[in-house]
Order: sequence, then structure tokens, then C-alpha cells
Amino acid sequence: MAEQSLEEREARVAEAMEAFSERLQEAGLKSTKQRDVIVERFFWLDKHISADELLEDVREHQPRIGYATVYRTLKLLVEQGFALPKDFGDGQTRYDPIHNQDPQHDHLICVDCRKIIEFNDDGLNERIQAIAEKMQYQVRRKKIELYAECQIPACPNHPDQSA
Amino acid sequence: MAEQSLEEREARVAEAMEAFSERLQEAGLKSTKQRDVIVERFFWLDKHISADELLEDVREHQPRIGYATVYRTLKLLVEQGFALPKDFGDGQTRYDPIHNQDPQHDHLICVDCRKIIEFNDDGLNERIQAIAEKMQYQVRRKKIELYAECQIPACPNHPDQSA
DNA sequence: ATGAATGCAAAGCGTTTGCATCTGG
DNA sequence: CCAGATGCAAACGCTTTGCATTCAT
Repeated sequence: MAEQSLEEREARVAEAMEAFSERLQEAGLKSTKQRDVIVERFFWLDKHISADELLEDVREHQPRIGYATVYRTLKLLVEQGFALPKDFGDGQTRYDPIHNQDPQHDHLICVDCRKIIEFNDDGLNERIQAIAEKMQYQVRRKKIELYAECQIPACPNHPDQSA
Repeated sequence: MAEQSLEEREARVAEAMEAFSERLQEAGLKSTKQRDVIVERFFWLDKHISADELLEDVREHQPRIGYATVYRTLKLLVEQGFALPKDFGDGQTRYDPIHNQDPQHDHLICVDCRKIIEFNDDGLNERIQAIAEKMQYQVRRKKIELYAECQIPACPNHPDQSA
């Protein structure tokens, strides 16, 4: 969401790619051109992306990539802890890149324009811990989605806001 | 979740059925034997049920019911505000009956035994309101799921707990 | 060279829909 | 009567899989 310089973005992607490569080697898996492109674009785009959207983007760099490969790579990313599958109720699974520094944010989805806004609230997280503890549970991960409408007359979050 | 006497359950179902019938009439829709059975079983079972599970149950009462009818009825229930579709990541949509008295609860899902526990925490709700307000949004509905593991050595929430 | 990854197309799965038939109001 | 509901099967959209080929190590 926050604006990000090209350098920052490149640094972030490079870091993520490095971590990913390491993990691949650890797991005895191979690094291929397709896999690398998919993962790199996934980290570069850095948004809740669907397999479909990712494939479309990746094909600009590697036209002959098939969707099976995208799905397989996405699954791999999830298994290796680099992505989290999300379902926002629009019929397709979206994948959320996990940055080490922002391990677990929540979402507010505008019911008017479907824009997805990320947020993080410490008070909320504390309360959740407390709730789980009271029930004798320890939270592993959470999924918090607020479906809300904008209160400003003309919803400011229209998709045509240059991304 | 809470134990419920047969009378209570019957009363609850009757009330829900009445409300549903009213809504049907208001909307100029018809009450049919199939529809009634599906809706009644849905309210009676009163859990996060999948179309599949509901169909199986309903067929004990009306064997010739097709799954299209179940899906259509579930959709109707959602449209009319009697059910909320939920996705817990197991590949199929589950439907959560809405009781007037418990309009919007949240869920804790045991990662060990997949048991789904409902809860409701006012402090949590208040905080959520505040978060949305700060962002200039008004929450329409929320989806909060805590995936957590039980801290008691032998997870007490095993599916074989008589339902 | 050898096990893993790819690309394609086919299959799979949950869900929706077209259509002829039936039914409630 | 006639709009709406049903049941069946076919269609659907997203995702997964089988298999022959290619590629990284």
C-alpha cells in the first residue's frame, strides 16, 4: 500500500528471492527459469494475486508458461511459507506474499469497489491473544476481514486509482 | 455449542421457519415441500454445514431431492439473510445459520482436530469498529477466524465428542 | 544420467444452469 | 392458470493430475 521506491522494491524482491533459493536448495528442489520468473514476479507485484493474474503477468516475460506451473509454484510458495492463500469470496484463491517484517496483517475490503486495504492493529492482536488464551488455545494464525463501506460520499478507493 | 434441550431447539427452529415463511411471502416466492425440509433441517442442525452434508441429511427425509435444489435453497437463504457463506479453506463453502439473537459471532478453529468453536467478544468488536472508523469506513460484516492449537496436552476437542 | 520440473490436455471438484416437468398460490 | 420450483444432466470455472518431454544438478 505505502508508496515504495524502485530501489526499495528491488531490494525487497532480491531478499525474498535469496531466501527462496536457499529454501529450494535445502529441500533438494530445483531452480528453473519458469519457477524463478513466477516467484520473482510474485514478490515484485506484492499483492493479493490470483493464479490467473499472476500467469497473465508472467507470460509477458515467459510466454510459453502454462498455468499448471503457476499453480504448482504457488503451492510450493505456500508450502515453504512464502505465501498465504486467501479467499475473499470472489471464487478464486488469492495468494498473499509473506514478508518477514510484516508477518500477519489483516484486511479491510471495501464493499463498494472491492479494494483491499491492509492494516495492523496491536490492540486488536492483543485482544485476540487474550480471547484465545481464555479458551485455552494458542493462536497459530488468524484471518480477519472487515467488509466495510466507505463513509465519504464518493468512495475514494476506486480501482482506477493508478496502481 | 451450548447444550440445548429438545424444546429449545424446536422452539428455535419453529421461530426461524416462521420468519423464513414470512420472508418468502413478502418476496412472492413459494413454499414447497423440498424447500421447507431443506430449510428446516438447516436450522435444526444449526452448524456450519456444507451443501453436501445438508443434502445427505435432507435425503433421509426426502430421498428424491437433488443437489441443485439444495444449492438453490442455500443461495436463497443467503440472499434473504438467514445464512452466511463461510470458507474455512477445506475446499467447500459452508453455511452458517444466522440467529437474530446472535447476529455475528467469530470462529476459532482447532488446527489439531478442526473443531470449530464460536465466540463473541465485545471488546474485540469495539476495537474493530474503532479501527474501521479511523480509516473512515463503516463495517458491514466481518470475518474473524483464529486458527489455533489447544494447549492442553491431549486436545480435548475431538470430533468423537458426542454431538 | 536421473530425478525433478514443465507443458499440455484431460480429469476433478464444487457449484451453477438449461430445460422439460411439476406444483403451489 | 402460470410464475416459480424441481430434478436431472450438462456446463462451468478454478484447480489438480497423468504423462511424455525437457532440464538442472
